[in-house]
Amino acid sequence: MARFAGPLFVLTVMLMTNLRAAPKLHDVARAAGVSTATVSRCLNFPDRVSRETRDKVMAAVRTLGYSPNFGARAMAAKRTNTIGAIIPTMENAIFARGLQAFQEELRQSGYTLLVASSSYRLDTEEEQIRSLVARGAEGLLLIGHDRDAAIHHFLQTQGVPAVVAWSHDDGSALPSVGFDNRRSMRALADEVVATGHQRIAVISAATQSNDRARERVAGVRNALDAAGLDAAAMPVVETTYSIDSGARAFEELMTTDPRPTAVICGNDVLAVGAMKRARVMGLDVPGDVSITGFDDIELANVVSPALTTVHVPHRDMGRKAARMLVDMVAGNAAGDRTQLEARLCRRESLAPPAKA
Amino acid sequence: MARFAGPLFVLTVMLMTNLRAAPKLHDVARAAGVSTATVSRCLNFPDRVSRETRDKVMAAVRTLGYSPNFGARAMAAKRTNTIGAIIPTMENAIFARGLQAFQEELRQSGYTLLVASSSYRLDTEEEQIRSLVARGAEGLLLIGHDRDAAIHHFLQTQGVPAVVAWSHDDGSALPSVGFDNRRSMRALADEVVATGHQRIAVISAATQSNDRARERVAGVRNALDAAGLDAAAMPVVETTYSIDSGARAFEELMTTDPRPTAVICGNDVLAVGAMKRARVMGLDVPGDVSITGFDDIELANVVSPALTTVHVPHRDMGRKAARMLVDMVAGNAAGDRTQLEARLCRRESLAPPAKA
DNA sequence: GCGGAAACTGTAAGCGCTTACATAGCGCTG
DNA sequence: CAGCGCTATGTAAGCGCTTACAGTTTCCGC
Repeated sequence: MARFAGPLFVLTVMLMTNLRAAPKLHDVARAAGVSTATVSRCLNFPDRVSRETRDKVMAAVRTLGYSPNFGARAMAAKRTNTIGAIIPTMENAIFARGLQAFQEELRQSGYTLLVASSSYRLDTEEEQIRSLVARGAEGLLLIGHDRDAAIHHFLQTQGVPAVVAWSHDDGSALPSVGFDNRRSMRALADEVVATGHQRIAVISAATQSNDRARERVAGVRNALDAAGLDAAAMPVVETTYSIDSGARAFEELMTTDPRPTAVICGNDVLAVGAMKRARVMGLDVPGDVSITGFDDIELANVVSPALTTVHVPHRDMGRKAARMLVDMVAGNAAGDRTQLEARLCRRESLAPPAKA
Repeated sequence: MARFAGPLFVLTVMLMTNLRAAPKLHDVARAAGVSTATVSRCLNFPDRVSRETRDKVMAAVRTLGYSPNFGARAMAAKRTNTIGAIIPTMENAIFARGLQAFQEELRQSGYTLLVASSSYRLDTEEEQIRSLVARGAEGLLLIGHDRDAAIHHFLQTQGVPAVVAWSHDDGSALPSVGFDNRRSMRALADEVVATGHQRIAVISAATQSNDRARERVAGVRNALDAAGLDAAAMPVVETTYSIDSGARAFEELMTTDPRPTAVICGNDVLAVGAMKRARVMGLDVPGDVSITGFDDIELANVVSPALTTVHVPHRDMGRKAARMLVDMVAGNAAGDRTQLEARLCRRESLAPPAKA
């Protein structure tokens, strides 16, 4: 038997090869009777190849089921046409609309989007930044300004430009496309005050390492200050990002005495949670208590009563961020700080307080 | 001047290099005074290297801000530890929870998840499949069974296993972790009928290339048949996946005469749209008309009245799919067809019809 | 019919990593 | 103290692509 070992082994290997190995550029080239360079050109610059060869090659590609290897391609071409984005969460639709617009705009410019989420954690965000860069992201979309300075250094040595969205801060290290969270919330709070409320409470997302949440709370405080109310005494509950959390926080606030006549929530998700719990507690909104949100996601218009909130120009923000990032990647721009306007959306959930 | 051109040029290049070029493994090796092999081992198998060298290398990695190139790594190691998933949409949170569980489970096994969305389009899905495979996905999570057979061939030649979720079909080409959409909807419809409804209408997502939507409609028909009602005469409106679409479809259905006493929606998003429009039209739910959904996403419990729907075990599905896929990628399993149970969630939006 | 540009195609050198294999240095055993 | 088996490192061969450059045809105009 020994003398057959060689040939048999070869046969086995071939069989396995046939079954498993994915076709390479080389295989296509052989099948089409051309060089790998020609196949590559066929795929990347079809018009630099004669019609005849192109047809042969494309046919081979199809019959073999060839699919180019992104890693190898990126390595050889030193280009990936990929942009990365890291958002805090995919659960609530807050970022979905903006990201959708971002992606559409990128696609127009020939870029593919890679998305990752950080679960609102700075360390996870850093991990994801590294991962996206390793995977070839040529530019990055980040949310908010709070992050370790070392990251800027990293991005710089890697030569990867980044832009921040959903926040605006003139002194930020990175270029941004956002709106003034504090001023926008201030406008809402002004309105609440103007409607007659004096006992105002806030439900906020965690303010640690979240400048948007922080600024929004500050906006409310500014409004109270301006109205001569005691901002320092204003009850603020910080909680995680979910409807249930909003509900719990609301109940906590409403069991204090005297209880607030208006609850300003840091975002629509928390506000909806608050409304849900209000119903359970038998409190009428806005009769017994007014509730407001922020973001103006679809949810805000679905609940009843419809939520008074602040409309964030998600789509516009996404589109503009994409354009800026593409320019930066191309080396055509340094990136600047664009400010958009978020506008008040007065709806049913805000009304004057009951005459006590 | 001419004689300085050479040196000056070199200097310029060096400056640019310092500013732009990201550090490579080679640079780390040089900085640490070891070979690239050692650096690589340090990063991948720290315990195969002496404590002393490891410290030197890690220090160099940190000071240089080194980040390994995923493509090169994948190429050399022939491993990516990456799994891909393609879901129809990221907008509505239907897939979010399941995907979250999927990802958590993958992470446990050392895999990274790459997500793409197809916008409910078969051609886009195919494009995304190719893209994820090119990017190194070693396994794929797909939603539903409807797709071109050529894709199975492609996946096979690429040696990439796939599992389908959110659907169950004994005869499917791919292994799956899902539930019986028809049977689950049938149970809901049975309940609607048992509650006394006879004029029933359906709002469905587009059934073309969406087996889940198709099966759900079929489930309603089955229920009507079984109850001796005329399933063929049942009004069915197909529409796109959004709250607004649901609203429009609802209005369309409610302007027919005689109008339905119950509207069964293919998913919660459409149902919420219907409820929203009912309110606008001055119709009481469930007094004037009952409305039901499917999926039991958070939204279902937020609207008022709370939505009667079918609870889909998203998390369980995601987790099981991940485990199956990991086994398949490791070559430990061929993948089978797991069926989970979706269970009826009776809430406020379903009640007996008004006595006509 | 000839020179040369234009139009294709091929050759081969990497891109940044991992890893099989070779090598070196060490402490042991017998 | 020869010789063994360790462990820690280095050497170098690719992984699958792109692209600069060189080579080959073809097609003009004159």
